[in-house]
Amino acid sequence: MHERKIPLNLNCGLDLTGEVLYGKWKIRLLWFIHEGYRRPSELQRKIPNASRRVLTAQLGELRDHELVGRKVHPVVPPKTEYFLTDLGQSLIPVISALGQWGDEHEEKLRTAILKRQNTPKP
Amino acid sequence: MHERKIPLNLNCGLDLTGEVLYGKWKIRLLWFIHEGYRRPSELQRKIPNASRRVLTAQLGELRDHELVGRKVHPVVPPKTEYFLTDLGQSLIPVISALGQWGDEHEEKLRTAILKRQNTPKP
DNA sequence: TACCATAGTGATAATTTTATCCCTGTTGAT
DNA sequence: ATCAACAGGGATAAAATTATCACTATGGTA
Repeated sequence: MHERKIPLNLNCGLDLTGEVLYGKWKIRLLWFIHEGYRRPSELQRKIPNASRRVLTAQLGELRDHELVGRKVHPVVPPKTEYFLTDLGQSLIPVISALGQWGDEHEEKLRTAILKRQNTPKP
Repeated sequence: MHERKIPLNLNCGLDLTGEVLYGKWKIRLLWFIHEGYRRPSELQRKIPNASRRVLTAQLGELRDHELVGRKVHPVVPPKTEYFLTDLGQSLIPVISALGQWGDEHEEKLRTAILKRQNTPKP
């Protein structure tokens, strides 16, 4: 994280939610943790397109924002487990609603997204 | 928009939702349009921290993704109005839930976000 | 007459985010 | 004896996003 030069916008609740969820993999991480994938290596396997480096970083932000907690087991080889805090748990129904909306409109959304992909600046 | 070099992840509904909402001002734009602020200049005044350039661009993406529509009135000076499509309208309850969650946990979230701000890498 | 509002876009710079690569240290399997 | 798996972090490169500035055109206002 560099020193931020552009201040955040934290005016309303929507801004706050946006801030803690803004990150390429964060919602997915929360969801998979909720589904029971707790160890970093498990999460990495669930999200193979993300580099391990970034997953660690985003888990760190989620932790700083108190949406997840971390338990380190002092064993060898290392074993770490992440879990949802109460705050994180309270977000699950909202994330579920996001996913449900996406599922309901999957075809239309996929079409629109891909059409835009193939038409950058004609 | 540059040519995208890293492919998008569009596996599940959550990914699709994430894709169309990912953008610094998009959720706010949808919400303000829903509240009745339809003209770009009105939206700009509601979101003064965003440059006009980016608002136009993100409105364009929302339009490509069929969440909003645009009506241009052929008058001088120009007059343009944006409105939610049925698809966009169907997203409002979900955005509302996001905002409500943020409102409910405002203090805790604000504290955590600001604490992290002031502790980049000690 | 000089200026502002209006909607939008091109070109380019700044900023932020993400990706890639390397390194730590120990255990068990090949 | 070599290597994979495990969790994490530093340093740096690449990519993507956002910001800044200039410009189009017309009519109303000070």
